[in-house]
Amino acid sequence: MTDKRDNANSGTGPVTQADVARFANVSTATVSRVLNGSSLVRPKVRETVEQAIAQLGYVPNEGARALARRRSNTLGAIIPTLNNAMFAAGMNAFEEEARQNGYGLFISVSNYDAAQESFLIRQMIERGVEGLLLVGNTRMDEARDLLQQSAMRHVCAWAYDPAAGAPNVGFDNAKAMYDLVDHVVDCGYRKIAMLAAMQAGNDRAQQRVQGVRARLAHHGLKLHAFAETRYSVQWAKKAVVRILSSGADAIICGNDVIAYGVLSSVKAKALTVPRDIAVVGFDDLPLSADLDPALTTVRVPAHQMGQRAALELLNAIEEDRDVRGYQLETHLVIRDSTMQL
Amino acid sequence: MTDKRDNANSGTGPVTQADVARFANVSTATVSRVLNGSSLVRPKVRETVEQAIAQLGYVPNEGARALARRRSNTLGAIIPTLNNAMFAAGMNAFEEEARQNGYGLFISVSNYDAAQESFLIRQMIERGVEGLLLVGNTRMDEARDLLQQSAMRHVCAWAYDPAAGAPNVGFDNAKAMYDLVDHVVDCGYRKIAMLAAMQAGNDRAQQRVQGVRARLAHHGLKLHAFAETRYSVQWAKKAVVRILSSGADAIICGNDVIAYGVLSSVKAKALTVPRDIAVVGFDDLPLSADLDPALTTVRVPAHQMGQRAALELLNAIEEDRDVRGYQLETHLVIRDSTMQL
DNA sequence: GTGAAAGCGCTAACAC
DNA sequence: GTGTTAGCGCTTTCAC
Repeated sequence: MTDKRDNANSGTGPVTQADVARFANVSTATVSRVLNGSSLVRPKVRETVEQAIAQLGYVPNEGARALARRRSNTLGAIIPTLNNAMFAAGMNAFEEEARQNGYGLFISVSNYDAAQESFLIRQMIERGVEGLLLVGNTRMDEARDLLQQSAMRHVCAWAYDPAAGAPNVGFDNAKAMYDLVDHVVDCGYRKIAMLAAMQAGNDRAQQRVQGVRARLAHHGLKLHAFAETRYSVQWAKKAVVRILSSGADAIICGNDVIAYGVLSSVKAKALTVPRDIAVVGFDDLPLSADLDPALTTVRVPAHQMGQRAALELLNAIEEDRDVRGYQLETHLVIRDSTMQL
Repeated sequence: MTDKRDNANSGTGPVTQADVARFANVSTATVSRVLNGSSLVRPKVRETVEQAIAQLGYVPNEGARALARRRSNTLGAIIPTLNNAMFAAGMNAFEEEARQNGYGLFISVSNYDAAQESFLIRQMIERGVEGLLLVGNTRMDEARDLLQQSAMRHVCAWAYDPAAGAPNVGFDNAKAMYDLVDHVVDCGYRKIAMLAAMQAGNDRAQQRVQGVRARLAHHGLKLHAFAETRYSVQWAKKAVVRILSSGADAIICGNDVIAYGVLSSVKAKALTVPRDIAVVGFDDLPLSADLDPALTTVRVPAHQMGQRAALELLNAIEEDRDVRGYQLETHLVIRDSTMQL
């Protein structure tokens, strides 16, 4: 590396475009042009400027650029938490897709708190993000107003509800459960219970419960037992106790993590899965295939969802139009925690 | 909600401070003052302005504010991936701490690619983040130069090496392994092997290997077998085969996910843990306590690390000084995958 | 207390 | 092709 803080810019603070212009003996407009790859710059001049930039170690100020262009080249994302492999995986893909298209990512977690989400939406607007990823379709009116008044382009991921009125990029949580219920019923289980994730303010959890109930009804059945639990193996272990004593012969879990807890409790009770009781999850975390027994579950395309969400946002921005939704498919993965009775 | 797009701001684009000023019949300076809670504004005037703001549905432009104040109120983070529960948990805590202090978070993933990390560091500087979280101490000279020339405040998390020359917020990966090795040796295992995470460009993985080797030497032992594997249960299952056929009686894994794969392969070989062979992990993922057998591992304070990293950055910014490091402690968690022989 | 004016670092017309 | 001139929307002296 060469030494920084050469001549020019004798003052304090970072090197600016003006410093470069002075040093290269051109106008700031020209510097700006080479920076933005304008073709109307003589090669000779371009080179001079580039040298000046290297010499001075100039780093453009993207904030100022954003202000002048009125484009931030930034996407935002507000998710409930990063402590959930599905959201984390989705965000990883979202960020990669955004970056590959020259966009940065501003991220916030709402802790499943609608008021907090509204607050964060406002901040995202203040920060000038050009597109926003939100999770689910349940939110405060205030949030909707904010989104609408600012004409903020956004996608609501992890759900797909044509009636939602917001562009969804995700899958139909209720419908995904149909496949699972059909499978369990086909296997011959009849005393089917469910241990769901907390439904309050979480439309994905609600939809899954509703999907199970609806499909069960379609088969002329109803939930043998029902309970909710927080998102953790430990909580699930406790929460399933009551269901177990109800004599259920199958337990549909709101997600894989809950299923892990259920599996653990079931084993502790000396019941064998899937002979005595079936256990199914939702998400298909990487680990689920390696459990003993391997978990029958629903594969959720988290990576694809994050990527798609970014793409929909980016295309809408690019083409200066409204965001379109995109429906993703889930896929039933039959493994060893269910069996043909 | 009241109707937006009232009178004033007849033009296009969002409502600006100037619109509010015009509407409230004051200067933009005054609007700015009420926005920033300046005490030198008459209550009466303040109220008028606040009403105008509400009326017009004005949302401040944080970008412009940042330009004028030369403070972005934004922190940045560049991590290898979000597809790792430890990083995700750390980022969750980092974001929360940042937000609680009025800072937003700009995030990027480098995919364990040093060149990519350098590129991203540059972007973070361009975006004007006031502090940056990086992972580990291994990076390109180019990255160091960038950091130094821009005088970017930063912390290198997930490691603690007093000799690193960069402010670390984390723990000593090598030393953490000492405890684990001591425990395994104390138990009576002697043919100790290691299945590490990929070391290339990953100083945390390297340190763990080195820690194991050093402590083994201290006990007059050496690695019975050694292999590396990618971060996934599946890869670990395959990678451990060779180690298993070496006749090792204990396997130290680079992290918990690897241990999961090892546990799975060991069982498939009809060996019983911990009687025939011990298996230990590193991280203490939430699931590790619920495995069968429950995994002996090292608890890594990911949440605390993220929070601390944010705090150190924030304090340094606040007090306008260099970032200080902070050493966190790991904790050996003895469970059922090791036993006194 | 409040307003006028001068920027923050950049881009985008518009001249030349 | 290149320079000049206005801003982008905000904060911040500095007068009054």
